Parts: sequence; C-alpha cells; structure tokens
Amino acid sequence: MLTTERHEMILNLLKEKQIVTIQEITDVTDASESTIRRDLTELEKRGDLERVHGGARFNERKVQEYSISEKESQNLQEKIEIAKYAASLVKDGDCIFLDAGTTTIQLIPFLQHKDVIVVTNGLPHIDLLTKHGITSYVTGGLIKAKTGALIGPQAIKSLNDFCFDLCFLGVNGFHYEFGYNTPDPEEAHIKQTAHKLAKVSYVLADHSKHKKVSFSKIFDLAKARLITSNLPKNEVETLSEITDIKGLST
Amino acid sequence: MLTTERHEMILNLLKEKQIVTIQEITDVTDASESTIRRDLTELEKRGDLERVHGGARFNERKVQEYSISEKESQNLQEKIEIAKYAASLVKDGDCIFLDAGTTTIQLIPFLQHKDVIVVTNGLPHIDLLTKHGITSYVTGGLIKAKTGALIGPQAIKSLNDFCFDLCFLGVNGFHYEFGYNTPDPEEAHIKQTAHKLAKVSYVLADHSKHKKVSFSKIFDLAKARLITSNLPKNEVETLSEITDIKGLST
DNA sequence: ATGTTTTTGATTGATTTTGATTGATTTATG
DNA sequence: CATAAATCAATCAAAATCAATCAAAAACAT
Repeated sequence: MLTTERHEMILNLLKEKQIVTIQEITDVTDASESTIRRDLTELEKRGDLERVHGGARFNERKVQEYSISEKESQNLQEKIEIAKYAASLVKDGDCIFLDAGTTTIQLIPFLQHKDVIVVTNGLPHIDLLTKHGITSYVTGGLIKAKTGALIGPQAIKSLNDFCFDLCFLGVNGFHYEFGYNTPDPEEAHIKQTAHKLAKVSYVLADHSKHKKVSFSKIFDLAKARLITSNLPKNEVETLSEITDIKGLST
Repeated sequence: MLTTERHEMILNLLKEKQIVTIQEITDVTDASESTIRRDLTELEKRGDLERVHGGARFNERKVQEYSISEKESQNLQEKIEIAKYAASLVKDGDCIFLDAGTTTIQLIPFLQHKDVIVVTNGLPHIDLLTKHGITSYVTGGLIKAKTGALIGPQAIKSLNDFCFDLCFLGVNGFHYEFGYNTPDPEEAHIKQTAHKLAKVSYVLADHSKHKKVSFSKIFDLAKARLITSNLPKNEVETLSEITDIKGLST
C-alpha cells in the first residue's frame, strides 16, 4: 500500500465517521501503529485533520471556506438596495474606503462611472473593482482565508497612508446600547482605523444585523451614519435618537 | 512494446485506479523497474501524473482551476519545471517573497505541504495561496490592472515590514551585460526592495527572456541566482562566469 | 553492412519508509 | 491521590524505494 493511498483512506474514514481511533485505522489499512502515527502527524501538519488523544478528528476548515458564497446570497436584494443608496452619496473626486464584507462589495457596480479612488482591504472586492475600471488600492496585511479580508498590523499601518472622504463599513451587528460590532477584534481594529481617517463614515447593514451583538465592539452608533433597510418604523425612530440613520425599504 | 504504448498503458491504469504502484505497472507492461521509473519521470515532467514514493497518482494540477491568464501563459511547461526546482529550495519554516508574474505563480502548488509563510504583491497569486492553505500576506499598493501586480510607494513601504529567507522574482529579460530588467520602473523598484530584504534571491526566467532588454534595469545578474531552462550549454557557461545559474532542460 | 544514437535492464549506493522497541506522558480507575 | 492502562514521541535497524551509472540490445541513419 502506498503512503498517499493510506493518507486518502484515513481522510475518507474521517469524512464518514468524523472521528477515528488509531486502532480503527490500523485495522483497515494493515499498517503498523507507528506508521499511522506518522501519517496523522503529517496530515495534521497539512491541516487536513486534528489529532486527539487516541486518534484524530475531522478538520472543518475546508467546509468553512464555502462560507463566503453562502453568506453572499443572504439578503442579497436588501444589500444591493443599501449599496445603491450608499453609492449615491459618492461625488466625483472622492477618495473612498471600502471595507471587506459582502455588503460593501455590492457598492462597486454603482461606482463604475464615477471618478473616484477606492481603497479596500477586501480581496473579493479587487476583481470587481478592476473589472469596472476603478482606480484602486489594496491595504497590505495577513490574508484571512475565511472571509478574504486583510488584517493585522500591516493592514493598519498601510491604511494610515491614506485619507478618505468617505468610508463604507460592513458590520456583523448593531445595537442601540452596544454599538456596531463584529466577531474578529482584528477586523474591528481595521474599521476603527478607517473611520478615524475618513471625513464621514457610513455603516452598511441589512435588517438581520439589528440587535446582534458579537465579540468585538467597533464604536458607538453615533460615530458613523447607519444605512439599513426593512426595519420597523419605531425602531428607526429609536435609533435616530442617537445616530444619523437612513432606513430604506424594499 | 513501444515506449508511447507503454506510456498510454500507464495513463490508462491511472485513469482506472487513480493511484498505482510501480510493481503493478511492471506486472502489466512486462518492462523492468528502471524503465517504468524513467517513464514516470517523463510523464511527470509532462504534467500527466504526479509521482509519489512507490508509484504515481493522477495529477491534481489538471483538475484544479486555473485563471485564464495562466492558461494563456507562454512556455507554461518550462515555467512549471523552473518553479518546481525553485520550490525544492524551500525549507520548512522559511519566509518567502513571491513576486507578481506568471512564472512565480507556478511555484505555489509545489509549496502546498511545506510549512512556510508567503508574502506576495501578485493578486492572482492570492487565490491559489489560500486554496492551498498557505499562510500568506499581501503587500499593499496600487492595483496595476493589466498584470494584477501591486505597486507604488505603499507597496514598497509595506514590503519593508518583512524579512525574507528566500525571494523569488520574475523578470521580463536577463542579459549578460545589462542584467535583469522589466518594462515598469515601479515593478523594478519592488523587486529591488524585495531583494534587499531577503537572505537569498532567485530569479525565475524561461529561455525566452534571455538577451531581452527592456526599459528598467533591476540589478546585475550577479546579485541574484538565476533559474532558467532550455538555454544552450555554452550560454549557460558564459552566464555562470558572472552569476550563480541553474540551467534546467525539459 | 557499419557506425551512431536511443532504449533498456541490471547494479550500485543513497534515501525513504517502515515496524518494533524504548521510556515518557496522558488518561482512566479505584 | 495513587496506580494501572493506554497512548505518546523518539529512536533504530531492516526493508523498500530511489536516482545515477553502465553496458548490452535495439532502432536508426548512412
């Protein structure tokens, strides 16, 4: 039996059972315990599985990679409406920061014939931006494979090379009391930095983000104007007490 | 039995079984082990299969999606060979700079099971890097839509945040007297900077780049090791007078 | 027919993989 | 908490596989 063949057997076993013992693997493959241990070490190094005492379990990394396309389809129409309105705020000659995320990406087609410069930390944005012939800059940074965002100190540092007329941010949640938030502190830091560098900041968030709270607070609602949609009228009124809010409806 | 005939038998075997041992092949073909080894080497060079210890398996490379520009890239086979050799120079734990360009991009599949950190200024590289689960950073900078390279002062600045064990550069031409060169002064500047930050620099260039001279000189041949292929023997000797050169042949 | 080139199979020593064994570490059990 | 059982990483020698070399055989050109 070839080493590669054995590796594939192990991964197939894992795909079926989610978790396997070394004993099970040696039974199936007829290889010694030592060999299987070496295999597991190797496969873990590749990131294909996670070792646990006595065996190994499946690594969900590969499944998670689909998360981008799935997310994208959620509330798509709403996101497009929000993005369309946001784009209407852009004037010729503006310098814009486009945050990573599936909402802000919808903004790009509406910028096509405007004479603007865009800076983004979202990798999926880049392709669309160049296709629409928009002069664009990317921040540097570590690639967060799951979301295609650039993060880390390098991203912050390269952001500081710019000033923005407008800044469009995506968030995971917004809350009357707890402000705008997102799960990743690194991404929160990026958004804070972009906000500081911009004359005006907008947060784009569909109704599903309302009252959601996740790990990292970005800043209070008051600090950026909120563009959202399909929120109950009274909620919009409540929120408008503390921030500038544009409530659309589709 | 004809060599070609044997090659086809091997590929057919592979199509059926996905993975075969050398023993299996010798049984079917009645050829010696040495001959089969030679066949496998040849077929791997063509990109028809991938050798593994003890046998061979169907090449994933062909299954994987490639961007249009890659498919259209000239001297692809040569570039793959060069990239493969370049990848063999990479050790676990290395920090690598991967220059933008169609040659360096071929290096990525060969890095997939190595424990490395990659920094690149090539946008097309990013997708492949993440697909292979490689920890990667992007330099910031202006997007040069034509080549998908990141350039300008922001790119230079963010490069200076790193140090590299190895630096793999692409060029448009190399010349005994005029050194390595490329048409865009901005890109030349990036390459120079990356070279300064790296312990060792390699230039990857297929034979079509030989004796080409374009607008911007990057640096003299002596400053970086040259990996090339299909160059006449005497040319390799001449070049080896002034620089460290690895001449492959396909 | 003769000399040249290419292909082949055998042989070599180097490299890689393997399974057994060791003692250390972790987990289970009383 | 202490002990036993299971699992672990590290090491080593045997086995398998490898690339490189060389001479014989085959294919080729002249």
